[in-house]
Amino acid sequence: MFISVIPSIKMPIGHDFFDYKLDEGTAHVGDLILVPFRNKLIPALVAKISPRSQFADKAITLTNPRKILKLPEALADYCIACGRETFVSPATMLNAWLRNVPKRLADNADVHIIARQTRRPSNAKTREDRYLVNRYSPPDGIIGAAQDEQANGRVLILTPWQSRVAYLQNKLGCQGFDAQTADGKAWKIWTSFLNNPHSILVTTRLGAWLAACVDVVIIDEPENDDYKQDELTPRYDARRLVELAQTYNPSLRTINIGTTPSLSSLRRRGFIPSSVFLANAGIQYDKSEHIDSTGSPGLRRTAPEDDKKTKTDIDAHLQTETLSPGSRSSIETLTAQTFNALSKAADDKRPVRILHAVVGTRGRVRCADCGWSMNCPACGYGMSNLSDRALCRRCNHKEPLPQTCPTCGGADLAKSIIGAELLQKQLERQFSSSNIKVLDLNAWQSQSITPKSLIIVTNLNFIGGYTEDIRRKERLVISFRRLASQASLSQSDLLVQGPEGLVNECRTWLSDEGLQRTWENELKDRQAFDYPPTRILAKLIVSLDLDKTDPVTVDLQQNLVIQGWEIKGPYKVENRPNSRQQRVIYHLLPPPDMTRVQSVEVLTPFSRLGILDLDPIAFFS
DNA sequence: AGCACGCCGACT
DNA sequence: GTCGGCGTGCTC
Repeated sequence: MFISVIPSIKMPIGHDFFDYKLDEGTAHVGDLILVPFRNKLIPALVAKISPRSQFADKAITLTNPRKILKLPEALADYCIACGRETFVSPATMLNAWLRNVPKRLADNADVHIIARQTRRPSNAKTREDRYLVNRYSPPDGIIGAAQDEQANGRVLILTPWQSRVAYLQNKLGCQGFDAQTADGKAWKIWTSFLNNPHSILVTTRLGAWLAACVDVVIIDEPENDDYKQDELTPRYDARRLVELAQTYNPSLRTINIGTTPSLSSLRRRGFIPSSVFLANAGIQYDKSEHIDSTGSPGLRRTAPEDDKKTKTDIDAHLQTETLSPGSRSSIETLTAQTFNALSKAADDKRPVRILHAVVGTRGRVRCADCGWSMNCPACGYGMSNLSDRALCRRCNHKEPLPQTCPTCGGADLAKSIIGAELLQKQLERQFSSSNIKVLDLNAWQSQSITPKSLIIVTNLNFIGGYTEDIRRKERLVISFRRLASQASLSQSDLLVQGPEGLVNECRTWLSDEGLQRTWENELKDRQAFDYPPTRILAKLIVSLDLDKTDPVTVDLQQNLVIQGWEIKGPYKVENRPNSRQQRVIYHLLPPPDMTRVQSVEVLTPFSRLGILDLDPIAFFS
């Protein structure tokens, strides 16, 4: 008897299984066991059992292998599928999931997790989108949903932020883990979660694979870039892992809870561009819903009556202020009108929360006399001025703040937009006894808003985060709707400053019709540039100096273009640290009618050229 | 002979 | 991806 296992170890693509001969003891598909590998004993997932092996001559004989866990049988296939889509070996995928399995496992020997039968009630929907902005919206809608669903089995909550993990854990009194949790502790948390048939677990994207082992997944704020692992291999998107899990765990139920529906989900929700628009744009929504040729049942259109219930109007008390040179007040960045509103709120003893997306004391370190500004010695990006040091927001490099300008000797290096920290100090001076807090984008994430506050946004232009790429508008709309929903739920007033065009437009983003129009325009733009979600776009990242010979472009031209693919690039990645090698980006577009699965198949051989990414969020970096 | 270094292939 | 084997070449 031979067993084929996926070892939990980083392994280049192309090596799928390792075979062992089992002469004594038992093993089942889905078991996590210890196998000898090189000179070590490492965890491995049993993927196949067969009487013969093509590696029979090399196979090591196992007697009573140590069994660590009994996981669902489909987990091995799921692991292989996830590896295939992210262009890594199953072994690397498994290693990314399990991280460091504790060396000393509990003395009470094997933990047993039984692959379960379907528990989902036959009438329950496989997939549910809750983009309503009242009791269903996050974070409170998640708490209610999780408590309701617990009766149906194991509930996994995925959230993009660590601060939200802590919040939900606390509110629900359940376990949670994220990247900060020590490996051994995380192991204990998820194994004990899986051992309890009616339990709740909160985690970030790194726990998304557990979707293959649970009954219900609740996705918090599905429209958020933070679900995407974009820095290291494997490059995965937590939402895609859940989608894939549905194919291997058919009883899985997925609930999306957010404030803004995704661009690509318009049709599924009955929130659709007109047929005329569809014809003009040539967007095939029916097709794009069946992303996987295996036909995941969770992606079918929901019943029409559900569409009707979905309303996306946000009923916020919104006031806007155009930023113009003539409307300044004594507080930097606030217009006279805003200042008045703030003073009145302070008089009324209302809490004031100001979202100001500039970190530190000043946006940049910039000389008032000669205009010199400090750039990061590592990557060339402009450095933020924190009170005690300069920080590069791109590569995180830190430098001491210079006392004087290195070019002209000037002493005033503060000629730049005020930061949240300094703005807070200025306001404390004027409104000493008031409850006023200035928060940057990061701090905003972990704040809850006191009811009946005044929320001020200093510049709407900046709340979508720093990006120049095609998703800029989408991110801005999503952030704004999230903010407005927060204001609405807390019955707070929302005062938004910004450039004239933007503040006039933003009100329309809050209504069903306005959002639909905005998303239609957004889709038209994407269509014009062949960007997702109107086309599949794979990103290829290569270490390559364009000044030297470029074998990659030649390779792609000869072997991919010939198959009907379109190649864009190479685009040079700007602002890389000097110490790092140069990188270039290619955009690889399959023929329009090619499915995701077919694209993966064609692309796999090209993974030798660099890092392939099927769901890019940043397109040029 | 002993040791550092780098390349290359195997890992079951 | 990583480790170890082995060849090379330098030093004691």
